[in-house]
Amino acid sequence: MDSPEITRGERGGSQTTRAVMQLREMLFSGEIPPGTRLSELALVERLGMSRTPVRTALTMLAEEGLVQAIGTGGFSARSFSERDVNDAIELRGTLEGLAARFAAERGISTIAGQMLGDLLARLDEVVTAPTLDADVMEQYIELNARFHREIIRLAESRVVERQIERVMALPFASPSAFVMAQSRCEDARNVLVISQDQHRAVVEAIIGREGTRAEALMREHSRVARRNLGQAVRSREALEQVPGGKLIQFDRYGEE
Amino acid sequence: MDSPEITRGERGGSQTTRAVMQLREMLFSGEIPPGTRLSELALVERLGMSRTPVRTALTMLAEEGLVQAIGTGGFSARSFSERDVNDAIELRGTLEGLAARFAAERGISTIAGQMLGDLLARLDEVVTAPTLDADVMEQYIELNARFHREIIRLAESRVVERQIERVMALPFASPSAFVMAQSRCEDARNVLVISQDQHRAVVEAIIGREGTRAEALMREHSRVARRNLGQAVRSREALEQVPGGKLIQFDRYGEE
DNA sequence: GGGAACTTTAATGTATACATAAAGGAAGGA
DNA sequence: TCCTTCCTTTATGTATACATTAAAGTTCCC
Repeated sequence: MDSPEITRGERGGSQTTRAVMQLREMLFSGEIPPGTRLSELALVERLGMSRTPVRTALTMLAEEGLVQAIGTGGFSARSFSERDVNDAIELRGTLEGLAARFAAERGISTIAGQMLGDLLARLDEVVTAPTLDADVMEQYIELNARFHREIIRLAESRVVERQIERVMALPFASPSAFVMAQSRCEDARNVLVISQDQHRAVVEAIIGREGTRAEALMREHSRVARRNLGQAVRSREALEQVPGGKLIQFDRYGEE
Repeated sequence: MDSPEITRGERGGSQTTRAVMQLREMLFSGEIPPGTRLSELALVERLGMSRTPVRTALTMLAEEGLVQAIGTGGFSARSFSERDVNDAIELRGTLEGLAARFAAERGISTIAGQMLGDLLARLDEVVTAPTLDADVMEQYIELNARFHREIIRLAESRVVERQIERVMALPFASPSAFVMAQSRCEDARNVLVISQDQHRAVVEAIIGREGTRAEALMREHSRVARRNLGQAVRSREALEQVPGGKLIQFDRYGEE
């Protein structure tokens, strides 16, 4: 139990790995539209491999929630409603909030505190950049993702970590999923400033061992991701900027 | 998206279904001890089927978190520490808390409220039974599980529902996992009384649309499951009463 | 004696063939 | 014309064979 969590699909350059990655990409890009049935034989042709790794990949993607097993056999590509997106983000925030509370309750080392401080400083540089061009936003996304990963790691809970990974298999649930879409809004800078303030406050709460505060802040932080979500989901142009945007069918709002 | 979630292993009487169920049982019973490597060929002999469904089953059980893929190939049976158990229960409480909040915020129908009321009445009967014998406890477990399922359903969130299912794939994380073990403690009746009081309060909060209250209560409710967890985990006799008890290695406490 | 390199064996990944089940179409009857 | 039943086709589940890789064992050199 000492090596990082490894999934089957992550081992080397195997056919199964290829299948998982390519199918993911096809789902995310809309090449496989939400709701469509996935025919093994068609995928075999498309991916240029035998049925076995394709089947394994489909089984794994089903567990990721990107495809769904059909009762009579086979799989179909899942679609997600605006509510699903909202709930997934709320769910991630809830789990990351739990992680932040654990980190605060369990305490972190001085070194970890310094590492977080460094991260915050780098995020500060990005957030205060003169213009928020694509390069700056990419840097923000990278650092933001790293910040989130570190918080989760500092919770020192395999169970929680694993659970968060599962939520994040849905790309629109990731911490930076809407950053690019938001960067087009006129309050883009404000959103980054607020987010960064929350980052800073979370770290302060963790170091200060204020579990409840850390959790509440981390949860609220995930909600920043949802600013302008409504208009982002309904704008085709903005939706192009959202990872996994093609999985979302906004006319399925509220439908269960 | 109108049928209940179906996993590959749940389709009919297939070999894969058999393999998943039998492997689960072997893991839960300790027939496959935690940490041991799972050899495909040995399992093929043991389960009396070809490698294909065995491999599929292992892939699925890996996603359930019961087995772990090894980087160089194959799988091993996972072991869980006392911290894992604690964290899994806390995690379930957190997610059920979120579900309860959703239910409260989104509102439930009059019929659903009555259904919950009926459930509470039946739970009352069980909790006030003259003696807490095995039959009574089984009834409690059944009704308790049903109560939890209904709360989750009333959240009307596929994403959250799915996530909770994933947590509950670890049997010791289920709402009634420690009920039988607790029934041997001298405060068994008190635990049931407190739990039922919380059930009632959660329903009240949901109907009253008090999201924060519902969430907090539901989270605290999961903690009742942890009463006497320490001694339950360390007592071999009590651990026999815990679903998935064999997965737990209490001498791995805190080890990451 | 210990470590490195090589060889052999065993296990896992993949491809393919066979078996089974589901879906679709056609024909017949009401 | 519509519904039911039957047959055919197609897709998926499973078994088996082949290919590749990892692990174990042996030999040689320092």
